[in-house]
Amino acid sequence: MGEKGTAARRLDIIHTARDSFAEKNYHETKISDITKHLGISHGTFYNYFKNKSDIFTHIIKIYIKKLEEIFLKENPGLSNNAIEFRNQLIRLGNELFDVFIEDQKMYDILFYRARIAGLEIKKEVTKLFKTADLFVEKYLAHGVNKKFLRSSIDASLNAKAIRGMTTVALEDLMENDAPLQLKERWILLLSNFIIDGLS
Amino acid sequence: MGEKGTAARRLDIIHTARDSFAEKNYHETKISDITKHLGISHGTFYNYFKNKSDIFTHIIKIYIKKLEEIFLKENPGLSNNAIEFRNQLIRLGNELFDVFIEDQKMYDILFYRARIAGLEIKKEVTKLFKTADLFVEKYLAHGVNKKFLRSSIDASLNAKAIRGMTTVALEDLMENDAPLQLKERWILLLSNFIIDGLS
Amino acid sequence: MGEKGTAARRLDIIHTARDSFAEKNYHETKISDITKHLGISHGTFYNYFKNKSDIFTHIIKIYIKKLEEIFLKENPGLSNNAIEFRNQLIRLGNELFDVFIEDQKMYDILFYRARIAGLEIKKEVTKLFKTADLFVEKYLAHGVNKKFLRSSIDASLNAKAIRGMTTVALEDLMENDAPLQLKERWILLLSNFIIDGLS
Amino acid sequence: MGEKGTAARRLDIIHTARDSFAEKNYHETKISDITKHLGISHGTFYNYFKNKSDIFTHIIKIYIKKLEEIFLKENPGLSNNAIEFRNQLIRLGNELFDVFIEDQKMYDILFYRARIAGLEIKKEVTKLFKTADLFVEKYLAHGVNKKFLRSSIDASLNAKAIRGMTTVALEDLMENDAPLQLKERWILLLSNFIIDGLS
DNA sequence: CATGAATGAGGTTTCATTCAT
DNA sequence: AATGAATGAAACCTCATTCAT
Repeated sequence: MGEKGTAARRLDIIHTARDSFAEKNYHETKISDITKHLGISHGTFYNYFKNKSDIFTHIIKIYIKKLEEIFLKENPGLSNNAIEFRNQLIRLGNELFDVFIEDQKMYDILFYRARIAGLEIKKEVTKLFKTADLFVEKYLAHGVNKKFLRSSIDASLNAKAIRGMTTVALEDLMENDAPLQLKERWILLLSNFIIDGLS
Repeated sequence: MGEKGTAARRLDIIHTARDSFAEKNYHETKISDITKHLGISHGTFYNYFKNKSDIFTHIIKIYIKKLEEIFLKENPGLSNNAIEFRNQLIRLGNELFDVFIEDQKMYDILFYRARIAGLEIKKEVTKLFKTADLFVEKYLAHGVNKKFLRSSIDASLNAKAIRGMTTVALEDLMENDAPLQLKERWILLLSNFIIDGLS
Repeated sequence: MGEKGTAARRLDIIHTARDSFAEKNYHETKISDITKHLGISHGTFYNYFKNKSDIFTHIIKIYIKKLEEIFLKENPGLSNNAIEFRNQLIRLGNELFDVFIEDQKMYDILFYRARIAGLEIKKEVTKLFKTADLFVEKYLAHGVNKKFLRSSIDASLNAKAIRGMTTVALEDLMENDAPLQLKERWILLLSNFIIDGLS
Repeated sequence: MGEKGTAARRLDIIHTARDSFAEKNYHETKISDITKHLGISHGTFYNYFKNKSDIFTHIIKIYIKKLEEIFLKENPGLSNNAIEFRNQLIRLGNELFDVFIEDQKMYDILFYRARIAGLEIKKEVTKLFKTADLFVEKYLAHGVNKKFLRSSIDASLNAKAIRGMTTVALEDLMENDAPLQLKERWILLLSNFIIDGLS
């Protein structure tokens, strides 16, 4: 290569593609959009990725992994009372929202663009949401167990409802110029909603 | 035409297009998918719609209007206490969910396919969600006013949160084979969540 | 269509493609070679054939069928002595050679271009040659049976050898400007060779 | 280079290219097929050959030379009677078939792949066949001269016919797992066919 | 109104070849 | 000599749209 090294060029391509996919959608994103923006020939793109579908899949898989890592890191059985539970929710919310704030394109790609992809990637994204739902469900079950959540709650549906609120929160953060302050409000709201609504 | 009259044929085209858009996405839906399914020629399509974008926009606008009518019909200032409020929520939830259950394609088109469309249509859908948020916000403000909702709530964010839960509820209903029973569970959950969480 | 009718246009495309394939090979034949020659747009080509492979396969299948019909029409068990046998060989040779003389591109396509095609078509052509070998073998076996051919002959190899001579005969005819006279010489030679060599 | 010396590397490239051309055809053979198989870079290939066409031509010319040497080595005027003639045919057949059995790729490349090459190489291969025909013709003429072959034979066409049989024999040998035994049968058949058919 | 043949802009992808290191 | 990143010509193919009948 010379100037930049091939790993750096690969990253350049990924970032440019990510931006375009976030903004425009798979079909509207042309290979030439990416290469023109980087000032390289379209042939070069194909030295780094097999085809358009390849880079799209690649980007989405990175995002999926990022989120799954958050879920794996946390332990749903950690808190012993409502106060500890709330603290855990706050920590979790911060982690999750920070990932999206850090890479603002992630939301669009994961929530909109991915739904359109080929079956294989669509399934993986659907699986991600199911994983998230189950993850929340475990928290609720633990809270019921420890008696700081009502035993009568519909855990499965509530988990989904919480995912729905979180999704909208993310959407709201993404549209906002000062997401950090808004984040606090949302985390407060979500933890209140969950604890007051379900205890 | 002959047999059916041109209004009926226009409807045929709309319905076929709707089914295809719901299932496949704007770009994956070919004009020939529609015309082949109806047994008519390409050319005929263009006697009824200016182009592909035209019919897509048309379908989405129908849906937007349908939902806006629900919002307009209800009066946020009607209930005087928590019990009446809950009944109103239940009635509203039923109306909203029924529209989607009746036309199962509506969810996919409005929540996924529309997001991808050209800027103009994207804006209209975004506006629809803002309208929904405002609509909910009015309910909450009224509840605060009548003192059956806490005065400290963050009405704007809560409205969005409620929209998020509702979206997930719809998603869940659409995936389910017996949506009517599930609907009851969701309406119960949503009204509980709102009233317990916010009062 | 208008001027020519769609069947005629389809034929035009087939003939032009055939000429190009005969002269140039599958990969060297560009769709634009065909369409430019016909003065139509390349899009039009795709209204008549699915893709390049499609028309190539189509042409070869026509040829295969043509030859198989010749084999089916003749009855290897018809002749009772060497004279009748020779007459049958002459008739058969005439039929076969005439088909190739009539459509001079057939030889190149079947003997050279087809060998390069995808596996499926390659197999069909190989099968055609095996069919031809078996066909000749039956004639030889019948001759042995009727005792106007030696019983010691290696029927399987001889059948192939005869096919080899015939192939070269065709090659020779194709290169020649006055194939009809040359045809007589070849038929004489082949029938002599077979009867004198094997009786 | 180091280890092997550049002449050896050149040979490596030729052999790999030969294998690929035999199996796959000119256009299906990518430069990267060759270099990947050898574990060298693209660029290296171009240190040894001008371009893809160059190495293809080179390989075919080697083969052409090999065959022409066989023809030059033999003397058509050597045999004085049918028995000596037959022995000569047997010797010749063995030599020819052995060359092809030894390098099984030769048949495919010379009989199929070469026909597709650019005009120049096509002409050389055609010339080779003409040389072979002439070579056989001389044998036949000598046999007529010496009176152990009929004087009425059509020497030119018969030479071609013999080439046709030989080609099919080669094809048969190449497809067979035990070519050495099959070779005997073919040599027997060919010499019988020629001597019985033409004397 | 209906038809459907024709069009061609526009995109994706391949791969031989170059050249600076 | 060897490397391999970069190039870009060149091909394939799709499909919305037009328009003459």
